[in-house]
Amino acid sequence: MVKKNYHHGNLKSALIAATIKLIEEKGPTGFTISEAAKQAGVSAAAPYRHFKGREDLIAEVAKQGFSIFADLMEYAYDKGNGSAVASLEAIGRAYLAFARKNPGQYIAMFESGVSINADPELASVANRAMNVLIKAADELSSNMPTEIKPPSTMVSQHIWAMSHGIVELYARGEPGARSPFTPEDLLESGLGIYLRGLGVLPKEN
Amino acid sequence: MVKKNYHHGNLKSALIAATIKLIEEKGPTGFTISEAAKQAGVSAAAPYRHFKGREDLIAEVAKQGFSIFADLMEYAYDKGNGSAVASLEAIGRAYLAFARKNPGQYIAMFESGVSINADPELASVANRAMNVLIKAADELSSNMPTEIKPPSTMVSQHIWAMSHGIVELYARGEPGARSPFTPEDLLESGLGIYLRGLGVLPKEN
DNA sequence: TGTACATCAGTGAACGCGCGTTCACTGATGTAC
DNA sequence: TGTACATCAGTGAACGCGCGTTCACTGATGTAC
Repeated sequence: MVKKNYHHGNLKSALIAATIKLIEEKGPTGFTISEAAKQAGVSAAAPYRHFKGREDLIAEVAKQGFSIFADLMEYAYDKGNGSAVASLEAIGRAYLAFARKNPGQYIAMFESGVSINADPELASVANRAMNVLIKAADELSSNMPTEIKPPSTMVSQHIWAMSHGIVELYARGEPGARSPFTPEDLLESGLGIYLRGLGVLPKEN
Repeated sequence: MVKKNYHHGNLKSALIAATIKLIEEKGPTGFTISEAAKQAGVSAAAPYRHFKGREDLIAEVAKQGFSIFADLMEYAYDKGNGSAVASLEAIGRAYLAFARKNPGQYIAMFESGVSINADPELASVANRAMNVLIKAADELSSNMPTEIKPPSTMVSQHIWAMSHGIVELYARGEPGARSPFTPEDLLESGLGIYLRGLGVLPKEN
């Protein structure tokens, strides 16, 4: 609220914060740059000092989101303490927690149609997150009976898909209206069944 | 292309078709009613004879989409010929095929933020689709060792989530850029592992 | 410490544009007799 | 079969509005000396 200054001071982050909020409310194509400027308490022309246009703004939100996200994934991975299964479960929880706490970033990252490979910096930070999951899936292989060992990229994509699907279908929209189970329950149980199918979890569990 | 008529004849369906196309291109919040009208070859005021506004248009697309979708699901279910596992696999394939062939409807149904429960007709047709999956999951239970039998709504949500996640993450965007596996492969393998985890599929398969 | 100046980060006015929505209207169609 | 009329489904002009984007500008800040 230091409004009186001619120089905003940190307009760039203020614009990003406004964009996150607007994406949550109106979707990645439903807001205007002018709106973001207004929310940051600045003239409509000001954003152009920092961003080329809306695409650019969204890409920045996604980049920042992926960076936080990758940190969380790595942190969760470490919580597994050498157990790949424990790591995966922690990663799953972290995934849901991130999506719940940062819907704006999540949308920018996964639902905005932003081209991740267009910006090398963005691609790199997105890969950092993905690689945590691949690493965990890789380690799973060592526990796994070889006759049914699928490629670890495939395993990581199965898990990612289920997590993402749960976020989209059951962690959004009218609260509670959609499912008798919490997203957390759904992911934990689904992941458990899947891991059992891989043969890395015993039957009774 | 019967443009010269003062009366369009089937403006409503022409507008729906235009909307589907526009949603594919610009997302559910990225197009305007005027654009849809223009594509249908009609003045900007004409759509108001048939729809209240954009929300209404999208809801209609979703409704139509769910109807086709539910038919496909039921048809796929029947292909299982009494085997729940076979039904589920056919349903999975049908799911991906629908999402691929009808991206506009799919987006309207699952990604537009349209409130499914607001319109009873829409809610009913959406439930029809959902129920096919629940029925199949239910039948799975009979094959299942009771000590690890999860509720069938939960099973159906796991499967739905994985399918939806695969569509969103791997069946869209830059073609082929994202995964070495086809969406179909991913879903088939993922579903297989999951069903093995449920104990309804033998280990070697 | 003071001053002159370059640079930075905003302003605000202007432009052309397309949108949403309303409204009186009108051309086409269907139907009662 | 013909005609009169009601209804339907579009038109096009109008409105106020907010957007994106450019531009010359200006106030604040940082720094060399």
